[in-house]
Amino acid sequence: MQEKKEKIFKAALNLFNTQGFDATTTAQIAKQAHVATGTLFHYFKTKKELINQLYLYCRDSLVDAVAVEISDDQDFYLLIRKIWRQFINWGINNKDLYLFFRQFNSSPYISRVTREKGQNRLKFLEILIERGKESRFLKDVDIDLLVNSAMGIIISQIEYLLIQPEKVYNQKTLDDAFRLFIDSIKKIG
Amino acid sequence: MQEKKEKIFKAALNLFNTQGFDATTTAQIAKQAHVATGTLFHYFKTKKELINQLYLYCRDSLVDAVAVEISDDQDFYLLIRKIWRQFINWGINNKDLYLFFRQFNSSPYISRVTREKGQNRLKFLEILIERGKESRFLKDVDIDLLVNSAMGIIISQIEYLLIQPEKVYNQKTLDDAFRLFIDSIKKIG
Amino acid sequence: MQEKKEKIFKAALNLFNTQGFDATTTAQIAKQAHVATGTLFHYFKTKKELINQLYLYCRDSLVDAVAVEISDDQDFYLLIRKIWRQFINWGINNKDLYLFFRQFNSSPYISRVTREKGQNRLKFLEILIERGKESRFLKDVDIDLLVNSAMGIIISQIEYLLIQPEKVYNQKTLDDAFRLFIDSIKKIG
Amino acid sequence: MQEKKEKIFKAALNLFNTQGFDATTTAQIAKQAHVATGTLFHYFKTKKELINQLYLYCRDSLVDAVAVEISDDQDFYLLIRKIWRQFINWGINNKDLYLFFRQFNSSPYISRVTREKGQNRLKFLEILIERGKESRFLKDVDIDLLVNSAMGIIISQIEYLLIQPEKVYNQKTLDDAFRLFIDSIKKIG
DNA sequence: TATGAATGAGAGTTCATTCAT
DNA sequence: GATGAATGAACTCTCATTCAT
Repeated sequence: MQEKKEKIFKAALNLFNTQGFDATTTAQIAKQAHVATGTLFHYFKTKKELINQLYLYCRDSLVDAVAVEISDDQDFYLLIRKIWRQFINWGINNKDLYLFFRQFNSSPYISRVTREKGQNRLKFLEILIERGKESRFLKDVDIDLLVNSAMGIIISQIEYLLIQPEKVYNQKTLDDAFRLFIDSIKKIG
Repeated sequence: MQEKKEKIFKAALNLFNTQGFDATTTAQIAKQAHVATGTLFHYFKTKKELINQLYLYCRDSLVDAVAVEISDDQDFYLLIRKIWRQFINWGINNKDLYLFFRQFNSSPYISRVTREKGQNRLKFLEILIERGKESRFLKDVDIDLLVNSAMGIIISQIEYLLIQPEKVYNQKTLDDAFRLFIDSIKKIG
Repeated sequence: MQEKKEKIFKAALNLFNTQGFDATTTAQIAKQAHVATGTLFHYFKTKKELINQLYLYCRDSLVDAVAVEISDDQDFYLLIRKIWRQFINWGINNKDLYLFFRQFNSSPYISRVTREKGQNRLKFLEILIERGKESRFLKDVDIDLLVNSAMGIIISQIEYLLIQPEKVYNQKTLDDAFRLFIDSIKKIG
Repeated sequence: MQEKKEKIFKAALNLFNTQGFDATTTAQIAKQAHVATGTLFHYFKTKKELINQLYLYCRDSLVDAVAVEISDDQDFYLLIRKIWRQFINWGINNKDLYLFFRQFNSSPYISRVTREKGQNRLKFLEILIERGKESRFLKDVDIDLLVNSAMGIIISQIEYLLIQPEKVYNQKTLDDAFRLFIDSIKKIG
C-alpha cells in the first residue's frame, strides 16, 4: 500500500473510534495524516468509500487471524479452542480494528453491499459448525442461533478484556471465559 | 408526558433507527412528528439532549420490563428463566427501543454522564448473580465476566429473533436458546 | 403608566444597555420583568416599537431636565451655566437613560421617524444660542457647528464622569469641565 | 492582504454602516463581496471575529493618520493644529472607517479584549498633552478630562462635516472649527 | 501526484410574534 | 388583561468535495 494511503487509514481509524464517523471530518483526518485534503480524495473518492475500504481491511484482518486449516482427523475440541483463542487475541491485539468493526456493524451509515462483500470468506466457520453438529459435539440447534449466540459471547468477552487488559495475562480468566463459551454451544450430558 | 413531546419522541426513535443519529435531521423529526422545528427545540434544548432523553427512556423501559421481586424462597432456576424471558420479550416487543439502545451504546456520540444516570437501577441483577454463585448454581467466575457473557448471549439472541420473527412463536427455538444461555453460566457436573 | 408596562420598560432599558438591542431577546425582557412574553406584546406591538417608545421617553426626560425659562433680563452666562449643569446632572443621575440614548443615536436600527418626533422640543436651545450670538457673547460661527461642538463636549464630559463617579462631588473638576465648555463657545478677546 | 479577504472587508464595512452589525447577515456580505459564504468563514472564524478584525484595521488606520513626530523644538500650537487637521481629514476621507468606528465603540457587541489591543499606540498623544500642560500652553486640568473633551469636539466636528461635505473646502469653517477646539483646551488669559 | 483555497447546500438553532385558553 | 406553548422564517456556521496550480 502506498505510504500516504496508509497514513490516512491509520488517522481515520483512530479518529473514527474516538469521535464516531460523522463527528470526524475529512479535514481532521487529512491533518492528522499530515496530507492535504485533496490528497485524501485522491486515494478515496468519497468519505463513504474510505469507511468502506477500512471495513474490508478490518474484515480481512479478522478472517486471516481466525482462519484455520480444517482436516478430517483433527480433534474438534482443540480446533474450537484454537479458533476461540485466535478470535479473542485478534480483538485485544487489534483494539482499533475491533472498535471500528463494532461501530461499523451497528451503524446504518453503511451500504449493505459492503457488508456482504467477502462475506463468504467466513464460510469455513459454518462448515466447521455443521460438522460439529454431525459429530454430536455441538448442540443440535438451528445453526444461525448457534453462531449468533457464540459470536455474542466472544464479542462480549473481548469487550470485557479490553476494559480490563490486565486480565489478558491471567490464565484462570481465560480458562473461565472459554468454559462459558464452550458450555454454551457444546452438547451436555 | 405532553402530547407533542411524545410525538417527537416517537418520530425521532423511528428515524434514528432507520438512518442513524447524524443522518437524521431535526427538520425531518419535526416534520414526521407534525410539529414545527421550533417546537422540537422547545422541548429539547439540543439534538443531543433529545438523544440523551430517549436513551434514559429506553433504559427505564428495559429495567421496568426485566425487574423481578427477589425473595429467599424462590427457585433460582425459575427466577433466571423468568428474567431471561422478560429480557427477550422486551427486545422483540420493543424493537424500536432495542435498536436505539444498541446504536446508542456503540456510539461515541453520547456523554458519559447519561450512560451513568440510573445505572444503579440494574443493581438487583448483580445481587441475584452474587446469590447464584453462593448457592453453587452459577459458575464460580468473576462476576463481570459472567454478566458480560450472559448479556452478550441475550443480545445476540434478540438480534436473531428480530431477524426471524416467526421463530418467536416456536417453543423449540425458545427452549434451545435458553439452553444455550443457561448452560453457559450454570455450574456443570 | 400601567404597572406591568413600567416593569417591562425598566427591564428592557437594563438589558439593552448591557447587551445591546439585538442581543437582547423579548423573552429575556419578559422574564426579567416577571411577565409573560404575550404580555410584552400586548403593550408594545413589536420589539421595534418598544425601543422607539423607550427613546421618546428618554428624550422627554432629557428635555424636561434641561429646559429653562428664557426671559430677556437674564444673565446669559448664568443661563448657559445652568443648562450645562442640568445636562450633566441628567446624564449622571440617569445613567440608564443616557446609555440607551447613546446606543440609540448611533444605531442604524431605528426609523428616522422616531428620531424626528419631538425634535422641536429642543427648539429653545437654538433660540438661546441665536440670542447669544447676537449679544456677542458666543462666537460668531455657523450655529450648527457651534451646537455640534458644544454637544460633543458635554457628552464626552458625561462619559468621563460616569467612568469616574467620585469626581462628581469634586467642585474643581466641575469648574474645570465647565471652563473647557464655555471657552470653546464663547467669544474671546 | 489576500484579494478575497479584502473584498470581504470592504463589503462588510459598507453593509455594517448602512444596516448595523446585527441587521447585516453573513450571506449578504459574501454576496456583495462576490464570494461563497464558506469563503467568508475560511478567512474569519466567526462573524464576531470579522467585526473585531475590522475594528483593529480601523484603529491602525486612524493612528497612522494622526501620528506625528514629536521633537523638542517644535512650536506647540502648530503641532496641535497639525494633529487636529489630520484627525479631521482622516474622518472625512475615510467616512466608512469613521462610521464603523463609531458604531463599534458604542456597541456592547464587542469583546473588551479587542478594544484594548493596540491601545498603547495612542500613547504619543498623552505625552504630547503632558508636555503641553507643563509648558503652560494647555489648561491645567485632569488629563483624562482634557483628552475626553478634546476628542468629543473633534468627533462632533467630523460628524458635522460629514453631513455638510461642501464645508470641507470652506477655509472659514475650518478656521472656526479649530478655534472652537483650541480655545477649549488652551490656557486663556 | 499533491496541494489547500474555494465552494454552497444544508445543518442545528434562535426568536419575534401569534393565539387559544 | 394575561398567559406561554407553538410557530417557521431566517440566521450562523460546517464540511465533503472540487479544481487550478
